Amino acid sequence: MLEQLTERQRKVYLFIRDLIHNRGYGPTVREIGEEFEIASPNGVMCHLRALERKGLIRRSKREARAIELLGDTGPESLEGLPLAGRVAAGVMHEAIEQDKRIDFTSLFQRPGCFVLEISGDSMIEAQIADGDFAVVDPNRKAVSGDIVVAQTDEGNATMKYWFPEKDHVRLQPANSTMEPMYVRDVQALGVVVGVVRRMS
Amino acid sequence: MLEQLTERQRKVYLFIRDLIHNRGYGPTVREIGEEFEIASPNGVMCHLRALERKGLIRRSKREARAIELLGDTGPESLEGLPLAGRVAAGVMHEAIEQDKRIDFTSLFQRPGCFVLEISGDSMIEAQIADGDFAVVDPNRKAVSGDIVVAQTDEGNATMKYWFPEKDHVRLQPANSTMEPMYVRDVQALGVVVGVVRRMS
DNA sequence: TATACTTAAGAACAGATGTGCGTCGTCGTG
DNA sequence: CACGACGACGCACATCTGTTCTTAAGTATA
Repeated sequence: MLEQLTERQRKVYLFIRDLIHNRGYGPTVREIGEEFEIASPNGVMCHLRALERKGLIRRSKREARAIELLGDTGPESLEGLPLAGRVAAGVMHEAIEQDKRIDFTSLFQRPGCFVLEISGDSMIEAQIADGDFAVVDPNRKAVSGDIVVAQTDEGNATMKYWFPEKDHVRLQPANSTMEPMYVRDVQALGVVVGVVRRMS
Repeated sequence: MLEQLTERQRKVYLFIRDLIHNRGYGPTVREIGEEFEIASPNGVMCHLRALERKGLIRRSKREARAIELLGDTGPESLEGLPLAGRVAAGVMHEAIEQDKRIDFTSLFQRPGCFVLEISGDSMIEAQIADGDFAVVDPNRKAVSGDIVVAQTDEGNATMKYWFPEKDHVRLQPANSTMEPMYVRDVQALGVVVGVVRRMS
């Protein structure tokens, strides 16, 4: 991504990036000029425009230090947990391979996602138990068979299987002792994309 | 560290923190005022002074958005997903409270922990399904009833309930169609402390 | 009850800041 | 040579922004 930049633009970008990471907030136009001995603010503007045009940064108009880094996953750190392998079928690896890692947070970190704590056993047969945390993606259209968080017009929210039928929606619990709900005015607040359980 | 803050100060701090981490740059004094409906910039200054005095932030004088977060170990600590509330029992909160967050990675980040991918349905009645990820803590002594990853002397690893009995251990699957194993030479590689499932 | 702290309004000001206009020089390309 | 890019200067302007001062209500503390 940085290849299409000129050398000067690259250095400016790296300067901004380092400042944001190390100092916590970005530079002003004139601060950049000071660093690179560019006397005119407009000289810097030229670079910022180029960086924005090439998709490396985003800026808010007329706002101080409002430089947002795009496509920047932050300082590389070994986050997550080591992924050891598969169990119950094969042989354990003697040593845990440290190079394969899994980061649960980034696994679910999509814009808008949020977490709900599950209450009750209505989804028990879908392996979602009381006390589990469900990751919900509100930016996703529910399709038939999805597990969704649905909200009826009374304001009650509930987690069920989502089955649109004719002029209503069947909200089916994953619990054979419970009956499905048939509702007309209902919306899916989001689709359940993950489940996290903490034991101990 | 946040205990010595008033409720108002805490919320202001969290607002700043979230903005820096999600948007990439911090707010101006008046932006904070807008968020909390504080009409006067000085009302906000008051909070910023308090936060600086209590050591949560550092500011550069007379510089826009020059708020530096202190005692913040970087993006990893502020990652996580907003925790919205409980579902299936009550009413959804209209707005998701941004200040309550849950970070799955740090939730399980204990020294030595590792992750295994589950294969098979032997623990299905414990709501652990094929393809799930199990977080295993090897530094924890298994007690009767724990779900453990057990390794027999042949080198096979398997996930089962752990029931020590007399001169052997009963390894009980959570699947009524399967039979328990009775083994003598077995050790628990670790106790399952978490389960993570990714759907979609 | 008196004191201190927190929270906030309103007004005013100096300086910081982003932005636009015009101009200029250099370099590589056709 | 002309042309377009990149890089930069200088200037000017409108806001944005931090800051300070004064006042004041509410709350907790001693």
